Amino acid sequence: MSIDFENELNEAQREAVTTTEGPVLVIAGAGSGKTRTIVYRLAHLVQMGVDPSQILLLTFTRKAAQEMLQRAESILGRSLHGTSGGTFHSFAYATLRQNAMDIGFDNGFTLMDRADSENICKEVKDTLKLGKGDRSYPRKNTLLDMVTKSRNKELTIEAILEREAYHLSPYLDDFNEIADGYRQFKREHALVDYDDLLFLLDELLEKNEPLRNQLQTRYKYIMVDEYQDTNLVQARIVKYLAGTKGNVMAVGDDAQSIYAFRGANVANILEYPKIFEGCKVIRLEQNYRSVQPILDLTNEILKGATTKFDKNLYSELKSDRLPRVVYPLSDQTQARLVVDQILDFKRKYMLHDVAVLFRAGYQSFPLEVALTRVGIDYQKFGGIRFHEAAHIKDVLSYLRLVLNPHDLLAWQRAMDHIKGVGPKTVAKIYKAMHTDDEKYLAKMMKKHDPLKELLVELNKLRSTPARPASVLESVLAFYQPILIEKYPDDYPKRQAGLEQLSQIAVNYTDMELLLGDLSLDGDPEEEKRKENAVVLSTVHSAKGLEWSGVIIIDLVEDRFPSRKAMQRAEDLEEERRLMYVACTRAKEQLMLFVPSSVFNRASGMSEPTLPSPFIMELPETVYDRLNESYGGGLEQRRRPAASRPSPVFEDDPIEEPPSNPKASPKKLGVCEHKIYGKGKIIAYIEPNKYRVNFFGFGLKVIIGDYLKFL
DNA sequence: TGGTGGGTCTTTTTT
DNA sequence: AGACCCACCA
Repeated sequence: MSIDFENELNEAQREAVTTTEGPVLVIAGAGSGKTRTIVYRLAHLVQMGVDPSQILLLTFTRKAAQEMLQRAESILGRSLHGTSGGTFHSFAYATLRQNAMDIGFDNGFTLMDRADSENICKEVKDTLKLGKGDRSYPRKNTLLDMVTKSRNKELTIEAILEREAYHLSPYLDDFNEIADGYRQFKREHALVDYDDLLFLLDELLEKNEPLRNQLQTRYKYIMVDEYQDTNLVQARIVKYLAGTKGNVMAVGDDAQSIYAFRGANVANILEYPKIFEGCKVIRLEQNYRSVQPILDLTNEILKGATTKFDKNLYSELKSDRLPRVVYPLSDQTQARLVVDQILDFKRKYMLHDVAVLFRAGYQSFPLEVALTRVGIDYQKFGGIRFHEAAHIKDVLSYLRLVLNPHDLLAWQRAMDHIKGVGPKTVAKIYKAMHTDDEKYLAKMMKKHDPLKELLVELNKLRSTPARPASVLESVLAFYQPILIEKYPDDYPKRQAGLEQLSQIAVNYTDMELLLGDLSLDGDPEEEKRKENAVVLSTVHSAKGLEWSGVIIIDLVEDRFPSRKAMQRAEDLEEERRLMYVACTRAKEQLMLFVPSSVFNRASGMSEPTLPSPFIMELPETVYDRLNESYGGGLEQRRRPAASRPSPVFEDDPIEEPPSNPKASPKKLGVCEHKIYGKGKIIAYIEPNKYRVNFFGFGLKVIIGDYLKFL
């Protein structure tokens, strides 16, 4: 069968597909057929006679890789079995496992997940007796954040603190000590974290020339998707794999870079042509996804970016309908209105062709409750992952112990349910096991029956090697009473999760691989899109996907953009790109929800909000505005009336931020805000925010750009 | 000495 | 809802 490249691809796409020799960089705007291009290129290579096993496809999620391979298979009508595809991390994991000796892990290693890493940081902190009694001492989450940021950006912790967490600088010495202790702990326990996967592979490729040559020979054709979200070490890995003149194609969009927080470096994409000599650069600019009114809005979002992107997407898809901005009275009524909207979409689209997007995982909770109440099925991406659920981790800890009795973290988890045994006792038991202190162990087993049962069970499992699925079956039977005891309220739901785990395990013959895959890619079963279930997703997890109807919720200051991102201009820029990614997911209908108040857990009250700056700055011509009336319905906004319920609604879109953003920031005094009117500046907050006491509105923190200084 | 339970604060994004 | 601290109890 021959592929009709003439009709299936436009000229730029065709060029990207047929240029198979030498380095290629494809700059692909949102919805410009990037995936299509990769898929056809895969097919084209195989049709040319390339052996599928000579192709390496690196993507951002394993799901993306599988989808592309499947599509290429259906075009070709033959199997692409043997093609290597997946994330950098999973590729690294597989390669390292085959060469564990070379990187100093003679007995293999265990891959940790985020929670494991955080717990080690905390443990190290406690061992070093740091931060005792300091209530505002950085949380373990923050500790690990600094450690991995420093690694991913390849900067010292000092530089990280200086650049993006100035308020934490008093803890610099502590962070350095903790980072050292963390590294040591990992080495001593043969543990590897996500970052290590990349750095160890980098090291391996650098030092082991035969292996490097072997991989270069094997992977004749390399494709890397989402290149704007790679970091420095990933770029080095690509370079090692490709050699300087390899056939390597990178695809990306600088306007869609949303992983800088994780060390992603847009410079990678810009420098790419310099690193790979003779690189051909191809731009895909026509959008095939969205109707023009949606693109009019997304182009406006990019206009506000300080780093201008050379992008102005156009589409031939017409529509009379403008995107809509809806102002519900609260996040509670927002949930109700979104449900109504989903029901409306349902008359036109399949539910899996409709998505609700949000900035952070917790923001969908009220909506999940509302959907459950009316009986609409949903599938959620982002937020807590399958393997992070407490009951799954419990069960996995037993599996880990079968494999590796030195896994202290797993021991802590496995003994958690034993009453009367806490962290200290676990440490003692652990030590006793490793010094063969049988007497102490016997004593403890006598004292704590469940401990004895646990050790007996583990011994039994270790002495009879079996497939992962059958080991898991025994473990689940053992865990059953513990599950009910630990989670009396919702154990049936968790039970279902455990059964799902059994389903996954059936496909594995190697326990270590099962555990690694779970940490790296979550639940492979869950990655299939459920029929007729509306999709709820964080914007990050929505990357690369598209739906006919897209709803974005919680478009208010402190949520989208995130509160944490309001302090630094660069972070706010990334939020803007995130907003761009979110809106460009929509094919036909885009709805933006801006609740006037949201529930604040800290205060236990509903608090008024400010609309997201990304909404405020949109010209009124690109959207229709709807307000929720007190009766609960939606009404198209008329000219601003005198009897508006809340002044928050009175705004006209705020025009471009004043062109003098650098105006001496330290100045205090009186200022004016479009919505809140005049106020007194109480304090300046680095680098561009002010605490202002508004007459009649009280204290607010506002970005300098939205204030007029009087 | 170490475990447990209650009270209090704080939530980004992901491999 | 979770994480963390502190005070009380075995």
